[in-house]
Amino acid sequence: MSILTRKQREWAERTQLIIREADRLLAAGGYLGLNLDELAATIEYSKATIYNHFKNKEDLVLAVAVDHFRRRAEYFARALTHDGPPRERMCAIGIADEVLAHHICNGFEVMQLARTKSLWEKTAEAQQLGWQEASAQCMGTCYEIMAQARACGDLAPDGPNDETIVMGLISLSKGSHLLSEGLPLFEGMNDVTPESVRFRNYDFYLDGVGWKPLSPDHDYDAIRPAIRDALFPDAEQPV
Amino acid sequence: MSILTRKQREWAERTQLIIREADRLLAAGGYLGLNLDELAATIEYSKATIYNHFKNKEDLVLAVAVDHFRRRAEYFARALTHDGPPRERMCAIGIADEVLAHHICNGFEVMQLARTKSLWEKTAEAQQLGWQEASAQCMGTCYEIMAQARACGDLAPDGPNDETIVMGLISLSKGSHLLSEGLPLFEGMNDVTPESVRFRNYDFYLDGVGWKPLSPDHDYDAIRPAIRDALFPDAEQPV
DNA sequence: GTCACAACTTGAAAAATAGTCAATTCTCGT
DNA sequence: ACGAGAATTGACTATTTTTCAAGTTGTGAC
Repeated sequence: MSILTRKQREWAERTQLIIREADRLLAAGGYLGLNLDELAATIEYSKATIYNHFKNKEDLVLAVAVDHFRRRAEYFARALTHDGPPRERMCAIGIADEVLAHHICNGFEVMQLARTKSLWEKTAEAQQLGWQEASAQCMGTCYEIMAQARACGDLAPDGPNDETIVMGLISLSKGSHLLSEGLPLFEGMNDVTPESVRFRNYDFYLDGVGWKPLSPDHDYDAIRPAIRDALFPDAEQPV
Repeated sequence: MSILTRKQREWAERTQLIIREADRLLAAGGYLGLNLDELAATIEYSKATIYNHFKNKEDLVLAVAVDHFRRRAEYFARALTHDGPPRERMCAIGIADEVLAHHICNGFEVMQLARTKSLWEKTAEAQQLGWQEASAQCMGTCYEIMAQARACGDLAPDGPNDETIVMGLISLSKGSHLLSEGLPLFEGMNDVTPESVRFRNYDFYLDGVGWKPLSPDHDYDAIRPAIRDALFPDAEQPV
């Protein structure tokens, strides 16, 4: 017998069931499209049961976001296993990010929604801690890669500090994903995908930061497919 | 007598009144905090009157966002008047962005909300066109500056294309503003403001893109306050 | 001045959806 | 098989968005 009783396991499974279905509804119609009556109907439990698992609608949405975030932390951790110069590992983080975006339709929208003050305030503390933890884990992975880069001299010690670089990379990712998740922005960009633009922009940014090897000296575009196949062979298709 | 009749003017003024108050409520409590009963009470008109001006709640929110966006276009246009190398003008765009962010509390959150598919779908077409127009105007300003940079050789013709750079800059702005508008991310960053990190990151990115003069050769940090005072003397304090 | 007409405003009620709770059903140790 | 306690839910309330028909106001023709 496992540590958890059967009942506890069933409870946890149902929590996951609710989150999974809520995720689907959120992806389809955003916050406004998540209707608890509808959700209750699809999971074949009563609405009141949902309220046993979650404090309120906002709490449920945060739970969905935390679920995404945990998967993100897991994917980021895989990036650490890539062998090569640290900047390639940071590059792998970008790939993890991309794979997740394909996985989870409108995932960034949900993540953004979750960080909204008006939503956050209404959620349960346990949920908030889950978020903080996943967040710390993701950032920790990035910090570790940067520490390695500093150690081997690829990143100058007197250059920009770690916080600045993390903020820059998160901003680039978050901003551009939100841009391309919403209504299409650039109608005319048929030859390039949002993904390729994102990758190029990470390269420019890290070149600007002075993280060696610089992209003119190292063909990151050629390396990326290999990293993707090696670290994320289970990458699912977009929903 | 002007082109508009008195009634038309009154109507337009009230539209503005509604938008202004809705903006205040949105800034305070996000989408969830915008209550139409409350809004009707504060503007001292009935709720049904609001529905004469706007198709529905989503339409009103988009109107608020369009209002922000128009102001943004106006501020961006001012950046064009700055004299100096084109990159300084692009730098001025960043300052415009920053001034707006201080102006309008949670403005980026509202802008992001407006680009959400589930919201967009419910809005009136006229509103959508207003958004497109303001968007095109902002982007147009950026493209113009880049054209100037190409013309004088500060930006290599064989380098990254304009769309990539615009997307990079928008992402950096949007991503980092959303990051700092929500709950605080970096507790420990007492010595640096989100604003200074943003500026530094724009500099890194544009250095990476190879837009001359590069930041090590040109003290953009020293120039910024002067640009701000010259172009945005009316900059209001944060709400 | 007044009448007809159109445009505007609104109170009140419908519709939609979040949230609650007492009654019922289920589980499990004895 | 029984009863205590936990889990579940149907049916309810509360809140907020949305509609609509009746009433009001302003306008221009005569």
